[in-house]
Formats: sequence, structure tokens, C-alpha cells
Amino acid sequence: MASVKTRLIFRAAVDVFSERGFEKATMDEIAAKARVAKGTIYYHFKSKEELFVFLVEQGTELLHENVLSHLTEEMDAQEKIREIIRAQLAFFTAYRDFCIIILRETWGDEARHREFRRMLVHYVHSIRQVIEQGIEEQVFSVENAEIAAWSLFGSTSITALHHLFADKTVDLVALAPAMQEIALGGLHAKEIT
Amino acid sequence: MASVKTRLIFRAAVDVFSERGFEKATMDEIAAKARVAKGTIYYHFKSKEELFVFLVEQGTELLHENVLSHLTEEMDAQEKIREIIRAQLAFFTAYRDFCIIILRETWGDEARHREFRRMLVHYVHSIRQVIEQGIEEQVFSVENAEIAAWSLFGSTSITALHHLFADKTVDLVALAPAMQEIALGGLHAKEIT
Amino acid sequence: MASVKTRLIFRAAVDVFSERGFEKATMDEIAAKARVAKGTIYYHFKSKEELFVFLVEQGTELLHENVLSHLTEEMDAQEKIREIIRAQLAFFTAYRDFCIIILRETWGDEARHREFRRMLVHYVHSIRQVIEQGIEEQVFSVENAEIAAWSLFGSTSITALHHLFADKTVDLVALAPAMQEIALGGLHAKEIT
Amino acid sequence: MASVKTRLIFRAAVDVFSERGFEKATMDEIAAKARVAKGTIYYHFKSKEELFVFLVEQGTELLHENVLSHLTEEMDAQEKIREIIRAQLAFFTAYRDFCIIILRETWGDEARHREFRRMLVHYVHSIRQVIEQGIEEQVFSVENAEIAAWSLFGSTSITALHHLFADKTVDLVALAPAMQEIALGGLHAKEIT
DNA sequence: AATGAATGAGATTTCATTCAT
DNA sequence: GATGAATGAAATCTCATTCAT
Repeated sequence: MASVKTRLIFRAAVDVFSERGFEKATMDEIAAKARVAKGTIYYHFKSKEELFVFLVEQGTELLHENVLSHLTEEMDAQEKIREIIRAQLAFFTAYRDFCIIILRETWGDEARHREFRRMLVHYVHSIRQVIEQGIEEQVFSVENAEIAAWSLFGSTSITALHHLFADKTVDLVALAPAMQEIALGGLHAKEIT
Repeated sequence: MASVKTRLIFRAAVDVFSERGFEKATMDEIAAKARVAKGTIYYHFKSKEELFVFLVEQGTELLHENVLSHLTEEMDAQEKIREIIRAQLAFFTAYRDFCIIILRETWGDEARHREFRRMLVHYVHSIRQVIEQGIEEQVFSVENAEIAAWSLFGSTSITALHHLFADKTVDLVALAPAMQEIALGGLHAKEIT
Repeated sequence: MASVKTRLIFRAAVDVFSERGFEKATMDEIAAKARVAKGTIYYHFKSKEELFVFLVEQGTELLHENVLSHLTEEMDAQEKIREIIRAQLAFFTAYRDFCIIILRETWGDEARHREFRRMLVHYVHSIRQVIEQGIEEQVFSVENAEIAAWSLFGSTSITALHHLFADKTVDLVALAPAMQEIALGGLHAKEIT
Repeated sequence: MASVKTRLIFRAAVDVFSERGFEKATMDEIAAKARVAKGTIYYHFKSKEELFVFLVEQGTELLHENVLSHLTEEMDAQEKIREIIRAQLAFFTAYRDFCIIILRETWGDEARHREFRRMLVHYVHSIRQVIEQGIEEQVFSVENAEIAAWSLFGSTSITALHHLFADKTVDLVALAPAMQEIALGGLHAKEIT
């Protein structure tokens, strides 16, 4: 990732893949947008697939970091859930393209799809741990923590996607209070603040 | 849709599109699976795109019917929400392929994507009306009905998709109680039964 | 040619072939324009090629008739040339489509092209006979009657085509005096009247 | 046009297009004749149409140059007309294929046809200017210079085409004296030499 | 490290023709 | 006599990948 060219290619790839989807994106367009020769991409990445996987790996990692890095030990489970939702919406606003890529290229049977699901499962697992903490602390009384975690992720991301496509310039963070209220209700948080 | 061949093509198309996605699906494979000549598909459908749009239209309509047809006037808002979740999970179990297609091919900027979003918006609007009814009847106290509707759809469908890919033979209806509990909590239903 | 359907097909074919050319014309469009089923065309004509050849045969025959039928025994060679030019321009105005077809589909190496050239050669031969008559009668002093005949046909038809495409509603007969003057000059007619 | 492959493609295209016509010519045949891969043609030319238009442009330009470059200031109008006819016949002999292409693909309503007519009109306009010069110099007494120019072009090219197809190895320049005599007669040149 | 011309497999689409009714 | 659903060969065009420079 150190090379200047690599970074140029990376940025261009995010752009093109999110706009076109994996299949419709062409190496030609990526090369043109990155202002490098097509051969250069193949010098740095073995194939279109590898470039794409690399890109989604980075994106998922970034999501993980962005969302979970704001959680501190002092926060209680409720605060953490609030923060997860806020941070995820902020991430989706900042990295609209990743958001689209991740949700669109996750549901299929090719190697790449499975790889992406693995990363997603990992992320949702972190949410689940927060929920389980809340159940232990008896602030949440939801029964099935796994389903609760997927519900949280699903509602946040689909709502975000819908708004991103309905209005390209929307600031999703403004939706945070409404989504937090719904999510915490869904977890049967003991005191709604 | 009356013709025998048309039905064969339709079924094969659902299969192939859901397995491969729109771009990777080929007319050759659809023709082979339907056991008709490639030209026959083009005799009945103007293009790959048209075939696909027709197919999604039918699917969305079916979803709409399946889910909303079980709602009766006697039901209160809570019962309706419960039923929507149950019916949607049943639909996703029965028509796994449509579920995948609808969620995967909705997020993009091509004409087809916009068309699909329009259909989805229509469906979510129906959910929203039930939520608004509940607010009026003062059984729900959620603030933003639109976001609540999208959350409900998002959590149900992403959770369903995850389980469909994690375990091909899962009966999603078994997840209904857990999802209903979470959803009604999110709507701040007055009495949880 | 007696059948009603045959006539419908014939008319539609002239339309479509002249608008699209032989290759781009489709049996579907001809059938649609004739308001008969595609199979019906094949009931009356063995193939697209046969339909086309039939059509050009008719057209060339019509050209032959239209142009030569006005020539009478009393006319001298000069009057005949004048009449040929006038009649040919009138024909091109009335049957614009044939004019285009004949000139476009004559120059090639397929069986059909050779067939058309044969018909054209036949037509030009008739013009040549008039010129030879004039030479015998010593009103024309041109050396090479064959070249003179092709020149006459070439100048008239290309000029006509150009004007037909430059202005769809042009009445070519208005060009007759100018073209007659040039043609008779080219034949070195003894007295220009 | 510099690249070796481009030249190979160009030559092959002229061959195939003139033998088959635009519609019947296939990229496969052109590629085979040029001994390059089909993709290579598309690397250099955006489409079959673009390749064809490029080719006709070059051809028309060449015709223009070949014919008009021999005209010098010292020549009087009669000499110029003689030279135009001779040069055009020489060009048609040397570039038989262009001759066929230009005349066959000019009469139609598609963008490409209109483009070709535009080029032809430009060429005929040059002939017309020579005729007008002759009228001014009072060596020609023809009334309508435009029609005279089209007649000259039409008679020369159709006569040439006929002879090219009647006898593949004909040297059209041998026809020059006969055609010049006719043409100058048509223009009512004052002294026939 | 970087380039970009060249490739060829494979995709969508068209359409003359056939044939059972 | 007439129909139109069905066919499949063949056409244009795309694009990931390679490789000589």
C-alpha cells in the first residue's frame, strides 16, 4: 500500500466499483481514473478479483475500527449501542461507496461473496458482544442476542442505503436519534433516556 | 405468461439470476435450463434486462400480496406487525431466490435499480401505514414512522439473508417470535404480549 | 400476383427494401407493414432473396415500359432522347423507391447483383439503339454509342438520386430541359432546338 | 494510421467492404484477412461503422486529391474537364474497391449515408467550379452548372462501374477520349478539338 | 516499475426460415 | 391458404489478462 501508484489505483477502484458494481466495473475505467496504464494495475494486483477483495477487506477493517474504536470501558451497554449506531451512520455518510459495495456484493455463492460474509459476520459478532454485555448487566432483556445483532445491523444499513439513494447529500447522522430509539426499544432497554 | 415456454423461461431465469446475479447470468444458461433455444427467449422477452425486470416485478408483487393479503380489518396494529414479519419470513423461505435478487439488485444507479427501488419503496410504504395506524391508536409510540418502517424491513430481510446463506435449509419462520419481539420493542408497543 | 395478399406483400416489400436496403430490411417489418403473418410471405415467396428479385424484376420492367412506351415511330432520334430523359425522370419521381433500390443493389458479386445488372444492361441497350438510329440518320455524331448510352443513363440517374435525397419532394421532371440540353450536346446533335 | 496493424486492418477492410458491402462484411472476415485478432480491430476502431466511415473518408479524400491535384492554373476550362475525366477514370481503375463502396453506400437515410453524400457533394462542387469558370470564360454555354456537374460525375462513375463489373481487368483510362468528347459536347464547348 | 497494444473467449442480440396447427 | 411460435446460426462488441519493451 506504500506505493503512490497503489494508492491511486485503490482510490479509483473504490470509485468505480461502487458506482458500477463488481461485474460492470472495468479495469480500463479504473486505470483511466487512476491515470495509470492498465498493465500497472496488474503489476500491483494479480487480478480484478484480488483488487476487489483487497478493497473490501480494507473497507470492512475501516468500518470495524471506526465503529468500535469509539467504545470505551466506561460506557454502559446502552451508550455503546447508541455509539455504534451513530458511528455506523457517520461511516456510511463518509464512505458511501463502501456501504454500497459491502451490501451489494455479499449475497452470492462465489468465493468472494463468502469471504465478504465472513468479514460481515465478524463485525456483527462484535455488536452481539455488546448486546450480550447488556443482557448480563440486565439493562437489555432481549432473548436472542444473535438475531438482535443482525437486526441492528440490517435496520441501520438498509435504512442508510435507502436514504443515500433517495438523497445523495443526506447526512445520515441526523437519523441517529430516531434509529437509536428504535434499536434500544427493540433490545427492551430498561430505561429509555 | 400463459405460454408453456414462457413459464419454463421464467422459472429458469429466476434460478439463474438468483444464483449468478444479473451481470453474471447468461442467456445461454437460462436457455439451457429452460430447455428452449436462445432465440425463443428473445421471442418472448425483448432483452435480458426486460426479462429480469419482469421477473422482479412479479416477485415484488408476489411479496406484496403474500405479506399484505393476510392482514384483515379485525387485526390491531400489533397483530398486523406480527403477521407482516411472519409472512415475510415465510415468503423468503419459499422464494429464497427472489429474496436474494431483490436485495442484491436494488442498490445502484441504472434504470433497473431505480425501478426496483420504486417497487421496494411502495412495499415499505404499506408497512409504514400499519405503523401509523398503531401510532394513532396509541399502541405504538415511535416518533418517526418512515424510519421505523425501513428498520423493520431492513432487520427482517438482512437477518433472513444471513440465515439463508448460513444454512440453506433453514426455516425462517422459526425466527419469527424473536424478530417480532424485537420489532415491537422498537416500536415501543404499549403492552408486550 | 393475382392474390390480394401477394399485392399487400409486394407493396410493403417495396417500401421496406427501399428504405432499408436489402440486408437491413427484415421479413418481420415487411410482414407487419403488409399486415400478414410472416409465414404468409413464405407461402407466396420462397425466400427473402426471391421476393426481392421479383420486386426488382417488376420495377425494371415498369421502367422499361414507362420509358419506352412513349416512343413512337414518327419521332426522330432527338425527340426520342428527349422523351427518354423526361420519362425516366417522371418514373424516378413516381417510383422513388425503385430508383434507390436499383442503383444501390446493382454493384456487387452475388447472384442477385448479376441478375440486376443483366436487367439494367437490357434497358441501356434500348437507349443505345435509339442513339445508333440517330447516328445512322446523321443527327448524332457521337463515336461510341454504348458509352453514350451508359453516360446518358448514369447522368440522369445519379443526378436524379442526388436531388431525391437533397429534397424529398422535388419534381424531377422540372430538371428535364437542362438534362436534355446536356445529353443532346453530349451526343453532338446537329441542331439544338 | 501509423501502426502496422492499423494499416493491415485498413487494407483488409477495403477489400472486404467492397466485395461484400457494409452490411454483409463481417469483422471476422476482416480480422482473418488482416491476420489480427478481432479484438485488435476494436482496439483501433470503436465500431464497424467507425472503421467504415474512416475508410470512406480516406477514399474520398484520395479521390479529391488525385483528381484535382492535376489541375494547374495554366489549364483552360476544357483542359481541366478533360483532365478530371481522365484522372477520375484512372482513380477508379486503381482503386476499384473505393469506387464500388462510394457509389453503393451513398444512397440511404442512415447517418453514414448522409455523411458520404456530404463528401460527394463537396467533390462535385469542385467540378462545378471548373464548369462555372468555363461559362465565365465563354467556352461553355451550358445553362445549369450544378446539373452539368452532377451529370458529369454520374455519367463517368456509372459507366466506369458498368465496365468494372463487365470486365474486371479493364483499363478505364482507355474510355477517356470517348467520355471527354461526350462530356464536352454536353457542356456545349465552343471548339471541339 | 511501468506501459499499452494485442488477444480471444464469451456475451447479447438479430433474423431468415421452418413447421405444426 | 394462412399463421406465428420456435429455432439456431451468425453477427457485433466487450474486457480481463498477457507480454514485449
